[in-house]
Formats: sequence, C-alpha cells, structure tokens
Amino acid sequence: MAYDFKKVEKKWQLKWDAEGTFNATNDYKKKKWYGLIEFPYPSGQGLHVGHPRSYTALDVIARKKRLQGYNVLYPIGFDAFGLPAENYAIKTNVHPKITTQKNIAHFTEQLKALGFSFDWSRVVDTTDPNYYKWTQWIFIQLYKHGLAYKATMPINFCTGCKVGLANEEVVNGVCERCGSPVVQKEKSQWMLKITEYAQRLIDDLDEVDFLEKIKVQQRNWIGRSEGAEVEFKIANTDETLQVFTTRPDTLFGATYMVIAPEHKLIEKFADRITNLDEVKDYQHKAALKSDFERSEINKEKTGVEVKGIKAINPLTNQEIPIWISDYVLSSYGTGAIMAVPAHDTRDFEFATKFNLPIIQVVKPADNSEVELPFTDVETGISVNSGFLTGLSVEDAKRKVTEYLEENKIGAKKVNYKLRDWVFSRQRYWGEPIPMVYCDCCGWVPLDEKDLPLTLPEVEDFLPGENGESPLAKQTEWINTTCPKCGKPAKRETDTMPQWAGSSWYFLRYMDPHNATELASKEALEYWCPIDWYNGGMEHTTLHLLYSRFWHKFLYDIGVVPTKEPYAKRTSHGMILGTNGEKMSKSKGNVINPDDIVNEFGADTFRVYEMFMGPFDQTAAWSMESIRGCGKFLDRVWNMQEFMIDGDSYSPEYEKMMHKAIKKVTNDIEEMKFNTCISTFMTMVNEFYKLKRINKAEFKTFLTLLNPFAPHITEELNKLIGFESDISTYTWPEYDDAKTIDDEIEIPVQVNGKLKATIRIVLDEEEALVKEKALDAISSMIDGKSIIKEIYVKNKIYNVVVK
RNA sequence: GCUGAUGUGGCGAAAUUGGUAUACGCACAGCACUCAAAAUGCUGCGAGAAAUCAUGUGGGUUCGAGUCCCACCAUCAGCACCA
Repeated sequence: MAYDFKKVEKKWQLKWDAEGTFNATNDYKKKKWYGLIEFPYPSGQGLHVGHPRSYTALDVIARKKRLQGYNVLYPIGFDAFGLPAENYAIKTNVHPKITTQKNIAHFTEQLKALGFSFDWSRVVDTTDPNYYKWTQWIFIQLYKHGLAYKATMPINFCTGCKVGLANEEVVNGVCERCGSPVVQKEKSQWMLKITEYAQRLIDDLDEVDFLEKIKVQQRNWIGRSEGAEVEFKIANTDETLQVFTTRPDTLFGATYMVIAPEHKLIEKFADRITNLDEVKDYQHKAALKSDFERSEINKEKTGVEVKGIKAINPLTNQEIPIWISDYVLSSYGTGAIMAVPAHDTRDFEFATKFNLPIIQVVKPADNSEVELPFTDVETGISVNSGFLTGLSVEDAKRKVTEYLEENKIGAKKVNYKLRDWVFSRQRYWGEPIPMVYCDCCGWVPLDEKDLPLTLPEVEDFLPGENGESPLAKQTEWINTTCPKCGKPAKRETDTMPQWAGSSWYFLRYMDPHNATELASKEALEYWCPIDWYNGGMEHTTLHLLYSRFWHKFLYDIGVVPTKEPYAKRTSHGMILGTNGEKMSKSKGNVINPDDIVNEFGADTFRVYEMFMGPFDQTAAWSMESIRGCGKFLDRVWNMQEFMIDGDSYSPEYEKMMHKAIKKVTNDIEEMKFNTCISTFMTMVNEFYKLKRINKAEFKTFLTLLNPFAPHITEELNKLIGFESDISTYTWPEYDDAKTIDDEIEIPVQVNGKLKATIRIVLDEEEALVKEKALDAISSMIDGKSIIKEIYVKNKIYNVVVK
C-alpha cells in the first residue's frame, strides 16, 4: 500500500486546525517554553524555501518541548507594513490593504500546508489598528521620556522610493529595497535616541545566550571606543576646535587638523577665511557625494586648506593649519580630527599628498627603525613628546589624559559608532506617527485614549512633490486640534519605518487580543523572556538591535519584567539555488515551495531541509537529494508490513533504541538536525536487516521522528493500532547504562599507525588488553624493541618501537 | 584593505571535540523481482597490484592531528577612511 501523502497530510492539518492542538494554554502554573521565528513580510511572491528552514527547525524543537511537558508558545504573524505593497499600489492603484490581506491569506495557506505547529489563534498583523495602536503607544512613551525628538539633519534620501532611509538601510550607496542611488538631503525627521542605550546594549550581551558571532557583530556595530576629547584653541580668537581621538598619546605629533566639510567652523569664521570661495566650492562637491562615495577605498584623498585661521597644538603651542576634507565624517565624533600623520594611515596619506609635516612621536620598544606610519600600540614607546617621552602607549594615554583634565583642555571620552535611529518615513503604508504640531505648544502627542490613530483611506499613493508622505495631501485628516490647548493644529504626515512593528511583536503574541494593554502583566511575567529566537544573520544589526533597545526602554518604564527580550538567539544559513547562487527571479533559479509540497509532500520537504547540511551554514538546493528523503519516508511507511507485537524493546534493538533516543534528544537541542535524520536512516536500515520491528520499537521511533515528519508519523501510529495521537505522548526516555556496549573493538597502533583491531570487553584489565594487542601485532614488531606503550582505556592501544 | 566563516570521495556531508577518517544520503555499478521498464529489496563503491598514500598547501607540537599552533592559498559573506 503506497503512502498517499496528499490525503494524509491534509487530514492531519485539518484536524490540528479544528482542534487547536498546538495552541498555547493560559495555564501559568505549567513550565513554559517560548520559541520564536522572525515573522515574515507577506510579499506577493509568496513563501520562499528559505522561510521553512527556520520554521521547521523551531517547529521540531517546539514539538519536542511539548512532548517533554512544556506549555509551548510557538506563534506566527505578519510584518505587513512595507514598501512593496505601497510601490505596487503606486503602479496599479490597488490599495495596500487589499494586497496585504491577499498575501497574508496566501502565506497562511502555504504555512499550513507545511504542517507547522504554530498557534494560529494568536496571529499578529502589524497593520491591524488594534496592533499598531500599541506601536503608537510605545512611541508616545518614548517621546514622553525624551527618547524621540525632531531633528533637521542631512539624511539619506532614496531617489527611487522618495523616502529617507536610516544609515543601516543603505547598502553600498544604494537603497536596500529598490536599488536606486541614495543622495544627501536636509529633512526634519523624528529620531529615536538608541545611542542613549549603547552601553547597556553592549553590557547586557554578557547575560544572554546568543551565538558568539552575533554578539561580535552587535558589539562592532555599536563600536565603542575609548579615547579623549581635546580642545585646540583657534589662534587669535576665544574659540576652540574640539576633536575626539583614540590616541591622545600622540598629541605631540599632531601637525595639522582636519574638519568635515559640513563643520560649522567655516560659517563662524567666514569673514576671516581668505580662500572662502575655494572652501565653499569644496563643501559643495562633498555634499553631492553620499557617505559611501566619500568613504570608498583607494580613493585619492582630497582637501583644501582653510586659510586665515590656525589652530594651536595645546602641548607644543605651535600653530598648525586647519584643512577641510571629506575623509572626516561629520556624523562621527566631533566632526573634526587632529591629524597625526606619523601614526595614522589616513593622515599619513593625506600629509604625503599635501606636503604636511610628519613628526614621529612613537617608536618601537626595541628602538629599531620603522617605516611610517607606525601604528602598533602594543610595542610603542613615546619619543619627542616632552613629559610623555619614554612611556608606553598605554601609560602615555593615561598621563596625557590626566594632564588634559587638570588643565581643562580635554577629558577622557567614550565614543560610539552607533547613531540615532531615523524614525520617519515619507510613506503612506506605515503606522501614522501620533503627533500633532501646534503653533502655541509645539509638538504634542495624542491623548492615549485617542489611539489608535488610524491611517486615512486615500486614493493617491504617490509621494508628495518633495518626497513628502502621500498623507500630506489629506488636508481633512491633517487639520485637527491641539490635544493640549484645543487650538487648530496639524498632524505629522510621516509614518513609522517597518522596523517599528517588528520591535515588539513578540510581546503581543503573549496576549494578542488584549484591548486595554499591549499585554497583561501576568502574561508578560509568565512568557518573558523568549526562550529561543532564531533568525537570519542579516537582522543582527537592525531588527535585533532595535528590538533590544525598545525592550530595554519598556523595562525601564515598568512594562516588561526582563531587561532582555531574548534569552537565546541562533541563526540559520541561507538556501541557495541548485547552481549555488542566491535565488532570484532574474537568475531563474527560484524553487517554489508549493511545487515541492505538491510533488513530494510536506514531510519530505521538512526532512530534506533538516537533512541538507549543517543548519547554520548556507546550502544549495538539490532535487536529487530531496528524492532520497522521500525514499526514506517510504521505507518508514513500509515498515508496518513487518511489524510484530511487543511491548518492550527486543534484545537485538535495545542498545540501538537507547542510543538513538539519546542522540536525537541531544542533537535537537544543538540544532544538529542533519545527524538526527541520519540516525533515523541508520535505524530504518537496521530494522530492514532483520525485516522486523515490534510495536514498542515502532512507537518510540515514530515519536522521535514526529517533530520532523508530523503527518506520516501520526498516520502510522494510528495504523499500527494506537488510539491516541503522538501529540499527546511523552518524549521517550533513555537509560544511559543501556547506551554503552559491553564488548568493543579498539585499534592497535604501531608508532601511531593503525595495524590491527582487537575486541575487548568494556573496562577490561590492562594486562589482558596488552596481551591481545601485542599478540595482534607480533609479526610487525618482531626483532624491534618496544620503547613505550600507551593505553587509553577503551579507546586505543599504541606501541612505540624502534 | 579589515573582520568573520568555510575548505574532507564524483556530489551533499559525518567524525563521541586529540584516539579505527569518509557514518548517513545522492549519483554510479552489479544482482534479485519483471516479458520489459519503473518501483522495490539486497550487494559493492576514496586512490593504489601492493607496501602504502589520502581531510586546501607548507611547516610544527604529540605515542597519535580533519581536530591544537605558525605561515600561506582559495572560496563565500559582512563592513567601509570610525580618528
């Protein structure tokens, strides 16, 4: 009887759906486990075969945890605001709401066809006003606590989408989403002060179980560096120019200064600058370039000396020139640097090009001659540096910083690369920002009882003239009254970025239908933190950092009970096309999950994705390999033909059963799913050897396999005569003593090379092992003298001869 | 350029973390079943006649290295003058 996966899979999916088999309960006394996958953006292209890799992995873990007695929350939702729906609306005039609903329906169907044990009663949709009411509420709290502010600043402006982008969203100088060039543009933006949390976002990484590479990437992104701020007097004025440096010990070697093209010093001293036209011209050119272009490698350094003003090196009291150059960024530090060409590669290049003086102030400890620039901080010793001469880099840093502080010309300073989060988007399809501008009161948040502020219906989705939100055309909606003074006022027309809704969605899952709070205290207390969050590496510095920031803020204002949202974070590798390249429509190598499910069934699909390679590494799709997984499940199905009765493991299989339970139990926790599957395959091969499996063995086998292939295992479980479903079973236990073989084969080596193997009983006396070993290799060591013998108990016997 | 990861049969990959390298799967070959094919079930499958040689290359540590150390090469990913 052939296995009809279409019929069987549908049958179980309908049953699970109707009975809510996998829904989490509100029994807050039970031990809990909360597993989370990144909720998908419901794109028009439907599910990608990459999605199920992560979803299956956590589904396996979730199903296992349920069998181990946990109250499991494994939720799903949709991150449904976003540009594709809006761009589609601009093109076709179909409202994004309609597109989104259609796509969500399609995704839901696809996800259900794969048999994931999601709790479908808790689906969250970020575009639902009942959801974004709380996204807006959180924004208002951020505002009230001084963490949201308006700033006019140069922003990245996408020439294609006509929206402002966060730095993080600009990839290689082009828009991450549409690929159009990004230019700099002045705009008034809502900003979130994530920088205020920089240190805590670093420190608390020590308290969570994230993959090390994720922690490293977040730390590097936040980019803490210690140094000093130093003030340089501008000669013949009362003004100073402030710089940040990580090498205050090289201050004696600072021979000129460089300021960013946007630096306000230029305007301030416009009347004193003798080559203002030249400077202005340079500023103009720099403004046309994006941060990316300005920081391209191998680029010739450019710059102009700002003539008419000089700075004074506070240690040497020498006048030094000030230059303007785009290799100094206004967005980092103070937008100005002291240049120490002898000990900084960029400064060296610049000084060489423009013939600026280079003074060596650090030498190697061994006094050897070195080529400049010399940047080694480990072995360096200060020279030509007055009171610092002779000190190591580290000591010199400390001493000079003390000096700066005593003389009030500088101070110790910590700087971060992390920048505040640009939170405004000039788009329609996002959460309206619940703020009102009043001529008397300034920016005023909406009264919380008036939330949600719903998106008005519009018919025209084109952005405004100057890249404004389409909402800017909705005069009726814009004009309102000030919540504070009641006078006429105007609404903010920008909307929130897609990252907003995904920064807290995991909290809503805990209590998704709550109308009065974002989630109840009890639910938050019970479910926080998320026990295991799996997602892509590409979200490490954006979503993962943003959501940690929001969670910390919610912790500070007493909404959530934990400092960190996620106790554990892992990541999955990408799935590539059969040609080993990233799947894309243009390359024509896209694999459609629907086709796979139709041809092979959901179980085969799931098993294959878990078998294809190490979970955290990229893997190329293979149509041959998936067929092999289908064959494996067919062999499992056909085992019913030789099943016999029995309510305990038979002696021939007992060891194998205990070993397998142990291996699968441990490997699932370590996400070594591929070796779980090979364990199952080995077991099936063994059962086929004797053409025999008893009912007890079958039951254990099916329970172990169930998290990977839930449909076929449930069906088989019924067919071989069990009344209740596997989903009600208890995860199999193993007896460690029964996983150990009592007779083993060990290698015998001569000079470290394998020459023979011998059989010994476990923990056999060494003398007996020696006898057997020497006997086995006697012909090979004849006439040679034994220098050494090494016996590693139950592992190996090695004889060294000469 | 910097950072990180990876490199094992024809292919995807295992290897109890320093102890019999190549488990498991794919592909391939042979046999059985069949009029035949498919499906299925068995069997074989790193190279070499053998001694031996094989985990990107070259060194090293060790009784013993895929695993540890040093240098290098290749591929992939991320980052971009961060002072």
